[in-house]
Amino acid sequence: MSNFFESVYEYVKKVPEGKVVTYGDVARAIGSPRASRQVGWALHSNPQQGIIPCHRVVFSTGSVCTGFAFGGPEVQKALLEAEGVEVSEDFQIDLSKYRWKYAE
DNA sequence: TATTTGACGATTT
DNA sequence: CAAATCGCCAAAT
Repeated sequence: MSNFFESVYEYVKKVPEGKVVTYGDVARAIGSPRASRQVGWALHSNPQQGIIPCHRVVFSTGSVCTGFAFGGPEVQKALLEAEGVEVSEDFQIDLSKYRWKYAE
């Protein structure tokens, strides 16, 4: 919408369960394909903590945000698996299958 | 108002 | 093929 952050939240919140998106994808979706870092920053700020499924946002490499997750990489892995996303033991996700594309 | 930092990504060495 | 470096955009100080 008006702000960069809000656009990020809107997009992330629209991600369906069982699917994940990369920071780059979100950045590109909102109009700033090079602002992948700000996407992460927007989630870091997390003004709407609780309604933003940050655990569905992963790196372009398919790795989840291990190391700085909200409660721990184990929790994130559990959350993703609970939604139907297959997470490897190394916290990697098959983007070829779970990479969500803007489509109703 | 200017400088530094920062949940990343892609490219080059 | 793996590691290191550069580049991008916006917010925080």
